[in-house]
Amino acid sequence: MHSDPKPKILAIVGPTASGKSELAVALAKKFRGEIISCDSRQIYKGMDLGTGKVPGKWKIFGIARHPERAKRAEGSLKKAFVYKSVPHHLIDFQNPARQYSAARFQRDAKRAIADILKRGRLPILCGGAMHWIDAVVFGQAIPAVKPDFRLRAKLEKQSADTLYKRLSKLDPVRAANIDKFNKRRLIRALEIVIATGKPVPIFQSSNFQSLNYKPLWIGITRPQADLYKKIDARLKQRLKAGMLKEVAGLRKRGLSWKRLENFGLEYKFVSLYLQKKISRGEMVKQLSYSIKHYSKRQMTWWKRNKEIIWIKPEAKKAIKPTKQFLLNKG
RNA sequence: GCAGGGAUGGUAGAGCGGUCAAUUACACCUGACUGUAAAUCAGGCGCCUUUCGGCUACGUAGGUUCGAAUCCUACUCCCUGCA
Repeated sequence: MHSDPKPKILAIVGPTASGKSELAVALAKKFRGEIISCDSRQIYKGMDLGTGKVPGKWKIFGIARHPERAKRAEGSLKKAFVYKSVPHHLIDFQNPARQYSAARFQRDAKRAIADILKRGRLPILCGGAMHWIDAVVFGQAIPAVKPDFRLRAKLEKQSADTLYKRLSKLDPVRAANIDKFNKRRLIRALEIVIATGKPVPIFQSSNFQSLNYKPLWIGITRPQADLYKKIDARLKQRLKAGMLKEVAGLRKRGLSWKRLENFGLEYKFVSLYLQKKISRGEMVKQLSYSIKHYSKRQMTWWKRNKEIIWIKPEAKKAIKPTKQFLLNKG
């Protein structure tokens, strides 16, 4: 049977502070698109400054402006986070106290894409969460085993070596490929094996083929020295804009220091400072380092993806390839 | 000026006669990534060499010793106490 051509989507990637959000908005306006934020921290309500969240507002938009029809229109969003009159999905919707995951994002994003397509608009994925974007675009199956926090706590107490030996016995195939020093991975692998009684399912190693979509990958590059300068400037500006207050506020609303520290970057080091575990100078220094490290990890990840068209930050550089991509039959 | 203490690789900081090209941390470089992903984790990191190995190094200059980052002398600079 002949299947419909895969729907086209845009995926905009690039290291932190490279200017993804602005590019996405520009392209959305030009090509009637809607943005799906792929950012593992911008999903949370109340985490704004530290995540560089666009200053949007929740609004009724599109078809939903007519409440009667909106109710009837199956699957259509009633409202979205709107910035510069472009709807942004999967942003600012989750309680930061609650656990979210790549798997949930994969589901939510697929739904959002379907919804956008239904309205005849172009889905534009945009964000820095490498693993999350890939999970959506490539559609690889994430083993459907929910986290078992009690088991994890128990395994956490064991050494990586012990965990690795156990995994080798239960699932030699997975053990052969896993990073044997990485407890987090070892624990998850064991979690899957213990829950299902079967080895961790193998997926075909990343061949960068999308299962469900036809993506155009656009990556933003800029010289590392420029990027680093921008990172430091942005950090300074965030601190000035009230970063400490934001974190203190989250703490006051009941988030544990541990949770905050686990968010990383701004949330981690500001938390350490607020607890007086490090000095202010130390905080700024550590932050500068770790944001840069993060940007490098992102680049390492995307280097593997040869589909990405790398462009300079100016939006107009992205217009031509996008136009071509959309015109192409296929 | 006198009395002490110190000078080690990009930085902090161990080592105090051989097993030291030098513990460790940070920075830096490269990489991994199967429901925590801004998380988690690995390798490299004086110079030359694919390996074996060689060369130059622990403030400077000498010395002691089979052998010195480690001991001695002088010098230079730095810190502390007394003046």
